[in-house]
Amino acid sequence: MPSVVSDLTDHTGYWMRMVSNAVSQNFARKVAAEGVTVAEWTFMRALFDDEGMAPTALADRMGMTRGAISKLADRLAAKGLIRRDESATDGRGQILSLTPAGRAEVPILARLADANDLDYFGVLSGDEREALDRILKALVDRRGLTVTPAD
Amino acid sequence: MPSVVSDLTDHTGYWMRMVSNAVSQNFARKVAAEGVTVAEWTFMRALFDDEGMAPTALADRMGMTRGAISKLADRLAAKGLIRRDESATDGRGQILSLTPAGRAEVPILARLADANDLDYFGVLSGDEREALDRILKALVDRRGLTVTPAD
DNA sequence: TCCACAATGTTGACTAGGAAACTACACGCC
DNA sequence: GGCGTGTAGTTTCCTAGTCAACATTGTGGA
Repeated sequence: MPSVVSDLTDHTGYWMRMVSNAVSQNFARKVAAEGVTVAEWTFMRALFDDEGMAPTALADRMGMTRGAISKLADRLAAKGLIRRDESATDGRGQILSLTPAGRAEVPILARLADANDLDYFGVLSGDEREALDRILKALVDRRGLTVTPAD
Repeated sequence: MPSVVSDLTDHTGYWMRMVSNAVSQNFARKVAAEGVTVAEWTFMRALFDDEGMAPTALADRMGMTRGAISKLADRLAAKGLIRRDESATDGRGQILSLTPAGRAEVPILARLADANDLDYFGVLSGDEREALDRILKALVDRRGLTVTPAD
């Protein structure tokens, strides 16, 4: 009679988490050398494209609570990487934007992200890599995932 | 002139983290209904196969520090799910094992893990799923990854 | 034999994030 | 216009980790 408890390694999620954690930790180590966390990088990268974003919108995009974004913004502002301005149209709202220093940091971090991806997935053949991308995007699409991963 | 900053979505790691986080959060929600965290589940699952493991070995396998394992063991022992016995051969060492209650909980949680995997990856075709498994295992193999993901 | 060094598990200080209460402002509706 | 309800961001308390210092125990050479 077979065990009633399935083997962990039967699960796709097990292998995916193993790889994903390794990639993520590797990247965290790299950006830490620039004095930045992965969440901070994701925050800055979002502002790089969408200057003037509101904290709540960022919270939705990053899949974090508004409280977490509030504290993250504190840290980034303390480092001089972002600005928090009051909204001209809403007395409650804020306008988040990168400082020149913050904007200058983004390309540096982006290069680290490029290198990390190459580093990790470079052991795959072109075909394997294409198939992996295609399947992951299909999953995101079919499940309607939208949150930019921040860890 | 193109932007010097690559698009996040050019990275395989971006899509993988997005999917992996969604799977993991979904599972965390399910096991929370059983009053257990994912780290606790991973801990118990390891003991289910390797009764009598030492905390340091578990820390290595789960990719956590010994301090984290020490506290995790405190919580599991307080819930009556594991036992901590002194090693007979080493005055410093411990022998971790599941209590009957803990052992009984494992199959229940294993079924949740099965359901979660099916739930998430069920949107893929058989071919897609096979290809994904094959590529992830190739990555783990070629990169020599060994840590059982615990979050 | 004994002593320097390594390894075991624990602890305290710290960090990042979640949940929920809170303050301040906006807005629709009477 | 004023009030009830909703929304934006902040704050407090809590949880679960890391890191590094620590006490204790084991071990291999001189």
